[in-house]
Amino acid sequence: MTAASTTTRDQQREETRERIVAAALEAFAEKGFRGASTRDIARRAGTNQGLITYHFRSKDELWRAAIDRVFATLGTHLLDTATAGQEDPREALREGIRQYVRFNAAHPELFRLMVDEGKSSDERMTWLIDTHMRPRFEAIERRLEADGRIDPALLPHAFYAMVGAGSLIFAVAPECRRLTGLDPETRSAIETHAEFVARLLVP
Amino acid sequence: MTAASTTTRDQQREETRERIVAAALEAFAEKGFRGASTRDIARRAGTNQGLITYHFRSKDELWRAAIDRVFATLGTHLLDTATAGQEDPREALREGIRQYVRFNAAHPELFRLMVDEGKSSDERMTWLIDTHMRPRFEAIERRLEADGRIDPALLPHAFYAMVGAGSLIFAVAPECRRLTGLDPETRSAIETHAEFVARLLVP
DNA sequence: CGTTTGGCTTGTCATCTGAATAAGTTGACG
DNA sequence: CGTCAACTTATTCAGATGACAAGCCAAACG
Repeated sequence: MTAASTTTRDQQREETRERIVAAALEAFAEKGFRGASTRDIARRAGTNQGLITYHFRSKDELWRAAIDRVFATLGTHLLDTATAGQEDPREALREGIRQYVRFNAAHPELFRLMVDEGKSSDERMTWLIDTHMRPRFEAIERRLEADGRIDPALLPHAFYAMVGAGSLIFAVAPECRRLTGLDPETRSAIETHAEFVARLLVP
Repeated sequence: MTAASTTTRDQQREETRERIVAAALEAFAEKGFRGASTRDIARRAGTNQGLITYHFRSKDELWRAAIDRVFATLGTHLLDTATAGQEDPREALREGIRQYVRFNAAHPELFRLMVDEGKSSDERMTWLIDTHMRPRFEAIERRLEADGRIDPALLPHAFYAMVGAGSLIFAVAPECRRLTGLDPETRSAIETHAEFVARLLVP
């Protein structure tokens, strides 16, 4: 069952944890925190439920690890592409939005988790905001205020408009397919949507 | 426990059903279909769980009744205000969007249910689309195609952008409050958001 | 005015579910 | 080669779940 003999213990450990976290992210996004069970997560990860409590003490801790992971992915995704030194600040802004949209196409989990947690203000929600969202939101705030291109009072509206417009179609992809006939997971659909939202917010 | 003596049986029956459906809508939006329990719904409605199986045969049927209700509300809400004969077609479109945003502020449940169901393509999802969403989507389609103001290929993108941009902030109101300090349930915030989204989509 | 009817309540089932432990197994590492 | 960490299997125990059955009580009706 274990990997090849060339695998060290530490490698194996990290590999397994990673596999579990990935499965957890999937399950949490699909069924919400309460709806997802550690048994199901273990099944998806190809192991057993006992191993989860071994690596992560509790379901809560596993959840936090999953969130950490998706935000780390978001961070690297945006960083990898933000360095394209664009002279036109508006076009740079657009490209940032396009990248954000592309990320949502590849990882619709983030949006689902946000909606799932955002409606009730329990401990998980406050942790999620204080740890991951506020830093990100304030970075956007600073960037836009420096340009002086937007009324600060409108910022929350712009932020949630962007997130909603840029994510929903991928989060409800099965619905979109059945309703409109368009498969939003297609490369061309992703690009069209990215361009659409970018032009919407930065005309 | 029962109402005043002036209440007829039929009145009482409808009143109770209505109360249960309202509670169900709330619970389903908050916890999703699986996460919401008929017991919890009964508690919210101020009755007992047995009554739910009496009025509605099953949890599924109750869910359908709840969806019917929220779409009926949406219908009357949009109808009540659509009759304002606007000469400028662009402004008429904007006003329609504003009304849609206002509806979402008053009834964030619709969006939450959509996200909850849209991610998995089970029987409930197909029913929801075929019964309620497609007619609405096609109505928008016809209206916009008549104007010739949008590339039909962009319609799905515009639709999901509008729904996402116009609903998310209200669906995750607690999160928005904590993250940005703005309470999206304020009358002024609702109006600001409505205007913002309307201008976004119809510049 | 009494009987019936139907909305409503209470109580119980049978099942399933969950997270968490505890005791065993295996293989890497010193 | 033995020890210890990674992993598995088995079990516990609490709580919730949807559905149902039997009975209650007031409105409806002749």
